[in-house]
Amino acid sequence: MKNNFLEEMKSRGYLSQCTNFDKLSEICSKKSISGYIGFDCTAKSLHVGSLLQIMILKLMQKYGHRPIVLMGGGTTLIGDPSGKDVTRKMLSQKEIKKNIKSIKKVFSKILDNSNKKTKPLYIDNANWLTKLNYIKFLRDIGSQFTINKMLTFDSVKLRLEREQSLSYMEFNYMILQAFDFYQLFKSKNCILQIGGSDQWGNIVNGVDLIRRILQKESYGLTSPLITLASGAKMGKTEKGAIWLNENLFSSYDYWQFWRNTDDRDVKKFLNFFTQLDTNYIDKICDSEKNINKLKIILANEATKILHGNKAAEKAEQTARETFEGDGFGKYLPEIKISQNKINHGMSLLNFLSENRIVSSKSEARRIIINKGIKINDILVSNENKIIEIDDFKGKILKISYGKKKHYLLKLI
RNA sequence: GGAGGGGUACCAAAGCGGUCAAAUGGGGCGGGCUGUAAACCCGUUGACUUCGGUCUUCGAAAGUUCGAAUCUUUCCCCCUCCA
Repeated sequence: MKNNFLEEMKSRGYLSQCTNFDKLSEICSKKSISGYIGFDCTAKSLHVGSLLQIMILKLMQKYGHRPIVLMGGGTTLIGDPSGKDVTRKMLSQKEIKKNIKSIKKVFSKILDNSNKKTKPLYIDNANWLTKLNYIKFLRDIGSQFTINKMLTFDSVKLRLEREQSLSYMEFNYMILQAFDFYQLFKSKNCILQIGGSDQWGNIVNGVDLIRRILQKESYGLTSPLITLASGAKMGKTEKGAIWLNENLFSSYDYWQFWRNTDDRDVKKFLNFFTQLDTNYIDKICDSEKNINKLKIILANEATKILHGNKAAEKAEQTARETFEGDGFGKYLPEIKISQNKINHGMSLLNFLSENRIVSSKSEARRIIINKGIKINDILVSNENKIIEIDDFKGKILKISYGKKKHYLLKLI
């Protein structure tokens, strides 16, 4: 029974809980199933925190199953209270629609869309949630839930225990999610819901609902919450979130993100975020003494999956040139600047803040005083430095902010 | 509905008439050490500045005062207890 979807889930460490592992495993090895993961549409892009979920969908495809990407266009209107202290601001339907469009791009890059059998299905739960009839819903679905039980769920319990308010709207979230599963089960024969471990309660609710109404068995499984060695939350480092959409976070930065992984997390991440064979990962982690080589493998493999081979290669090459040589990587982020502007004398302070390398002129000033800015690898000591034509080498000038952020100014 | 407690910067939390752009801790950022890691150490953390200062900020608005995060009034929000 090796070589099935659930076995690899397990060996990669993707598996936390399952409602009925043995049974599901049996089904998976016999036939192709459909399974879904719901995604929140609060932002224009998903960030690495959701990447594990996407990897799981990809893994389903590898074993001939069909992933369903459920866009929470409807549930995002409500907001999931799980793991949140405070009610989020409400988004308009229009914003959510825009977010969905943008988020989809990432899926189409990571998932395989060519194989007809495993081609992902994209479904927006706004399709049914926004059309619900309140009274009918209460009678058909609401009657299946008891408040007594709902109050015992962590998402609700924690809020109440911490004496934070939970609106009636949010309280309904779990019922809606259960209803989603029911809908997909009925209409798409989707027998599996996957989610992060914080979704366990919501998932079980769906399984229960399906059993109650349809007397059919469905399955749920969760992936573990990723814990970083540093204790921080995955996906929120340095300058905010590590977005998956390229327009928000470049492939070079993405590569750098993985390259800068904590030593202690490297092996875990190789299993989580690359498609390398688990045995191979074990082998190289044992034999490779230079952990930085492993980080490069991680960065390459992870970047490949999202941005493709070329982008990964470019990023690696750029990193080499930037960090190991004394030149500069020719694919570093470019900022074009007109010759005219330089001729008039462009102050470094203005340049840094205008291009949002730093958030204000004061910050730019501070960072120069703190020895954080270099031009062509030479430390800038004068905070009122004017960038001149002589600073360019040919038509290029490299500006470095700290040790890791570099930009190329290109004269046009 | 009644009684009490509270809302301070990214977060937590002090301040309770001037010396407050606001202690302290965490986080962030920069530097040092290193391996583009961790740990540790140092600096920094409202904006603008001709570096003299100037402007905006302590839930919101109005007021008292030479002077308000600090006092008064009204409003909004949160929490606890009672009903």
